[in-house]
Parts: sequence; C-alpha cells; structure tokens
Amino acid sequence: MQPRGGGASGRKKPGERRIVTLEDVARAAGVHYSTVSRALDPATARQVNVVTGKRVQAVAKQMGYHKDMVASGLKRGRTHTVAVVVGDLGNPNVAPLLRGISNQLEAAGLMPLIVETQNDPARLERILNHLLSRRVDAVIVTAARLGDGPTLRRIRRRGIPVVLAVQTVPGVRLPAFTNDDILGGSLAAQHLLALGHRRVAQLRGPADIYSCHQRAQGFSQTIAAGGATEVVLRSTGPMGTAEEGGRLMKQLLDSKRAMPTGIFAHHDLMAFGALSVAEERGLVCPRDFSMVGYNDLPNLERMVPPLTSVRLPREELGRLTAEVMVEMLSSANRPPASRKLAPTLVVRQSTGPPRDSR
Amino acid sequence: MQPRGGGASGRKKPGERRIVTLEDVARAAGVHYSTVSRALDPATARQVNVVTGKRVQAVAKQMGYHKDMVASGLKRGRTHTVAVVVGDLGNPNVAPLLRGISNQLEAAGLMPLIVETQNDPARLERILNHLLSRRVDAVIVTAARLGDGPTLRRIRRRGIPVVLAVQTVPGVRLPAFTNDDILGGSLAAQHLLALGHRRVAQLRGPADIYSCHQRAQGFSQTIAAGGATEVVLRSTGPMGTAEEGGRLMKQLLDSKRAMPTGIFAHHDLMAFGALSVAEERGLVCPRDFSMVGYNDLPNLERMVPPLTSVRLPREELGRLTAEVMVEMLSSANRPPASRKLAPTLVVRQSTGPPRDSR
DNA sequence: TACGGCCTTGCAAACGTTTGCGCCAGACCC
DNA sequence: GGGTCTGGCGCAAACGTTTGCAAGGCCGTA
Repeated sequence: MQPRGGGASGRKKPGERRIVTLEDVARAAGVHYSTVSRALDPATARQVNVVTGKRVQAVAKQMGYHKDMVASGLKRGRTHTVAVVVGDLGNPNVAPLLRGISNQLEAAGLMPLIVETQNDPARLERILNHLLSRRVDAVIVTAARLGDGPTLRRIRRRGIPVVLAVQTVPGVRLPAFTNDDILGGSLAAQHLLALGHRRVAQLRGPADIYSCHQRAQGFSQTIAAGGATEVVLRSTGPMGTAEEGGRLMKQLLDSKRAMPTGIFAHHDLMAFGALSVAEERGLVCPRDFSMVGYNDLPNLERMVPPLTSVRLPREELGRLTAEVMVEMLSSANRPPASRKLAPTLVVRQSTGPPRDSR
Repeated sequence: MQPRGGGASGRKKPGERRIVTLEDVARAAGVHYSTVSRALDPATARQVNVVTGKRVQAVAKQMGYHKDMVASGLKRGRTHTVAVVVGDLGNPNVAPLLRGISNQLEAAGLMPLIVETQNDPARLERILNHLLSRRVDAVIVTAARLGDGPTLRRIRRRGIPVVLAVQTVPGVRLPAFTNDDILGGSLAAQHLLALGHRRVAQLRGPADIYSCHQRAQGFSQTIAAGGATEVVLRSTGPMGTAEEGGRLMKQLLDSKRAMPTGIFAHHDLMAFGALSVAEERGLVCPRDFSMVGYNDLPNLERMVPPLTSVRLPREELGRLTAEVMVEMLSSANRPPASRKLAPTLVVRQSTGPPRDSR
C-alpha cells in the first residue's frame, strides 16, 4: 500500500504532496473531520456555527482541499455521473447534441460520461455493463436500434433512470426525446409536391432504425395524399453512408421504370453518394432531378449543388433531454412524458421544378 | 440512509433488487468475501484453490455480480479513468482523434472521460479541478493554448500523468504528440511554388495556438527559400471560423498591394470564408487565385471548388497518444519522448498555376 | 434551581473493495 | 514422531466521505 500521489512518472519531486483529506483540514482547523464535512457541504452547512464554518472553509481553500468524489460516490451511492451513449462520434449530428446535453448536465453539477458504441449492439451490451459497474446515476442513449429493447429494459430494471434521445424504439416504455421524423419526411414530400413532382423516389436508411421508419411514413403518406407515385429503395448496410446512397441510386437507375424527378434521401451523405452516381450517368441536379437530404450537415451550402435538407434541432434536443434527466434525478416522482421536436426544411439549390413541367 | 437501487423513477418494482456485493457472493459460495475478491481478480486468482476459485466465479456470474469500480477506485487509488480534454466537440478533427484514443484505452481496460473546454481557458481550469476530485488516473489534453502552461504544470505536480495531443505548448515539459505542422505549412508552400506562384498570402490562425506558429513557420521559410514574396494576415478571433477567414480576406483585398495569386489558410473553414468574400468581389478560384486549406475536413471533394488541403493523421495520432498513456500508467519509468506525425497534402481543384503564367 | 429545548460538535458506523498478516492443516523431511 | 514449509483461507484494517445519534453547553422559562 504505497502512498498516494506517487504517479507514474517515477520522478518523485518534493512538490508532489499527497491528497488533502477532510482529516487534514480538520486537524488544521482544530475541529473534528465530520464538522469539516458538514461545513463544506452547502446542504449541511447550516448545522455548523457560522464562524466555525467560515474558518473551516477558509482553511480548506487555503490547503487546496477538493472533495474526493470517489469516496463520496461510494458513501452516497451517487456518482454525479450520467452516461451518454452515442453511436458514432464522427456523426456531425452528435456534437451539437452533446453540447446541449453537457451544458445542461454541468449546470446541475453532473458530468457526462460519453461512450461510443460504434453502432455495434454487442459493444452496447459490454459498455453498459461497464457503466453499471461504475455506478453511473443515469444513462442517456442516443443511438438505440430496434433490437436494443431487452438491453435497455435490463438497465432500467437495475433502478437506473434511462432516457432515449434522437432515436427511440417502440414498445420500450422509456421517455424519449426525438425529432419529429414523420414531420421531417412530410416536409420533404410537401416541398417536392409543391414544386410539381409527380414521380418520386425514396432512399431509405436501415430497417433497424426507428426514425427511418418514421421518415418513410411521413414522406409516403404525404406523397400518397398528394396523388403522386413513389418508389422506395431500402438500404441494407450501415446508416447514412455515401456508398449506400450510391448503391441505391444505381439500383434505381438500372430499373426498368421511368426515372423519378424527385428523390428523398434519408441522410445527406446518402444524397451525396446518389448525386455522384447520377453525375457519372450524365444526369444533372437539379435540372434532371431534385434531391432532398436529411440532417442538414455542416457546410452544405458550399457543396455542389447546395443540398436542400431537413434540419434538426440538435442542440435543443440535447438540452431538453438533459433537463428532463436532471429533473428525474432530483425529484423522484412521475415518469416524464416523451416529446418530439419539430425539424425544418432548408431549401437550397438541389431542388427545383421537374424538367417536364418547364 | 436508504437502500441502493431505489432509482429516481418512483415506481419501485419488485424486480429492482439492490446491488450484489462481494459479501452476497461469499455467502452463497460459503467462503469469506476476501476470498471472493481474490478469486475474481486475475492478478490474485492464483492465491485461491483452483476448485474454490471456479466455484466462486460460477456463483458470481450466476448472481450477476459486477465489481463496484467506485469502491475499488477508492481503495486502490486507481479509477481506470483517463480524462480527455477537447476544445470543441464540433470540430471534425476531434472525432477520429477520440476514436483512436478510445479504442486504445479500452483495450487496456481504461475508460475515457471526455470533457469539452469550449476553448475557454477559465473552463479548462474549472474542469481540471473537477477531474482531479474525480481522481482520474491521467489526463490527455488535446486543446492546449499557449497560456495553459501553468495550469498543466499544476496537474502534473499533483502526480497525475499528463500528455498533450495535437496541440503543444513550448516550454512545458510534457510529452506531446502532434502533427508536424512545420511540414504541413511547408507542403502547402511547396505546392504553391511548384505551381509557379510568386506572390502568396497566409491567413494565420490565432496567436495563442502553437501549431499555427508552426504552420506559419514552415510555410514562410519554404516560401522565402523559394524566392517568392509573402504577406501575412493574422486572425485575432476564435480558431478557424469562416467569419475570420472572410474578415482577413477582406483586409487583404482592401489593401493597396497587388493581389497574391496563392493563398494558404490555416483552417479549411477560414478558406471557405475567404472564398466566399472573393466570390462576392468577382474573383474566381482557381482562375484568379489558388487556395490551400488545412485539416482536410470531410466532404471537401463535394465543395466548390474542391479544396486542396493538408490532411492530418488524426486517428493514428489518437492511437499513439493513448498507447503512450497506457504505457506510462503501467510501467512507472522514463518519461516518454514526444513525437510528431507527418501530414500529407491532398491536391484538389482549388489550386492551379497563377493566371499571369498561363 | 430545575428542566426542557435549542445549537454545536464529536463519535463511530457505514459504503464495497483490497490486501498485509496470521492461522491452520496438510505435506514433507529427517 | 517432531519439526519446517507452504498453500489456502479468514480477519480486520484501511481508502475518504457521509450521517444518525448522542453528548455537552447554553438559553429561557417555570
């Protein structure tokens, strides 16, 4: 049992003093360490005499005391840590989401523990075990796939609050804060209909992502209601890659049917892939067909053509999610209700009237 | 002192059993809990009889025991947590870097605790105090600014290993793993020189970021050695925003001197901002001037014009950094040496020969 | 003066794990 | 058969905090 603060450098400088504990402060202030503990916790500070309290606080500050959150966590059963599970840190959507979450949690004295599943359900399982053994106070899952229901229920049964963000999975009774993807799909459809498109195509994301079902539903319903015809291509690969988009576009172009004039891709990157394939075949967007993406990735306005896309309220979604989480942790009552936030359509130059109507 | 596992939902289902401890397992297996502890830790497992060990492990698994890392952390003084301080999660550079770090740490049984300073030195200070009180085993700082030396030294003096990634600050004796930004700047310069440019400009990033000094140095030296003339514009705002790039470009265009034919921007986003301003003034890239960016942001090939840029080995840098960190934590000897990784130039269509040479 | 009620403070038992130490039993040697 | 060694296990003390409980002092009131 070597002393603390040795570090791993090997060079033990004299300046490397070991950790300052309650007992050290207590000795210096001439009180019992329980008094120090009380004086330093705002919730119990009024139990100690004002002048003693001030003195203790001064001594603690002067000695550079910092509460050991590990010990505190052990004793209280609260680590003030909230795990945030993301699918892919490289996804441009997650940064604003995480910022929203982090800011909100931080304001409540909680620290986000960000972990990445890399969209691998097996990793999710492993990671969650790790998180449980680290006694996180709660979990925010931003990358739930349809198969994750049992895993999520398992954490919930451990008594740890779980909320879903961005992605939800139907049937699992957990509060979820998502984009209104039905509306998102519908916005894309309305836009194409308004421009006069009568034959449209949809490049769908993977089947195990619920929000893709929603996007599809919103789009298809609106298209049908508008009396236009639709063909649907289903992605089987990973979520939202340019390759998948290109593959589906090839499939579409190789089919016998008449080329649709409007295309809705479930992800901007899929739209890019599709555009590349179309260009190779000599098709020009928006002259020969219109393209609507999803997610409104950064710097879209500098792309060629600047992509019309559905923008999601990412940071706000993060804020909202964390806000609810904080409330769940402080007041132990009613399970909060799920909410959906409305996306908006950002129109750029990848969409226009169909060629045959000019 | 209420029992664990109550959670915050308020609905206490019967399934919510409290946490399984060593003692629970011990009772079920008919041994002392210290024996369970030893049996479950590979490092001490050989101290217990093989058959007892197997039985204990079976019972533990069957009961769903998971070691409480909080308690373990308190006892051992090791939390198996490494803090990773990033400046801005939205920066596309950080995702691959974090992936490299995470994968490597995870393989060593460590968990990254990702925190964002939002490029605010005051936040850095606050956050580091938080991290210290959470007893992280080590810290990786990926966003050091020139003024951060004292803060970094302070953590180091607490005996906690610190390494720098991506950004370093001269004078602070910490191992740093960075891109070779001198080479990066030089690559940009060589490219412009080879194309025949004789009058070039440099749009510099903020002065408190050391890698910008390096980029500038590499660029200027190479340009000077090539006998070309250079004008330098210095950013005073935040790192690498389109606004800053635009501002500097305006400054350049408004100056009396002859318009340079080649421009090197310290960040792709600055390049975008500059391009926008130039377009407004009727200049066309690469006809009227060439532009080289830095960082090789994603989807650059779909921009107009596709931007020539310096690509950094981000994920590899993360891997390397974490690898060294792991080694520092396991073997307590020699402080490791800093290393630089070589960037490469990705040539696209934003650069070409100067107009006057055609 | 006696007594009940504060306000302050100290005491000590947790929280769940790790680990030095020591005990016991069996094996082995002479 | 007595001694030593060793493998396996239990005991209990930590790690640093939090927090019921109770003791002591002070005040006011009867």
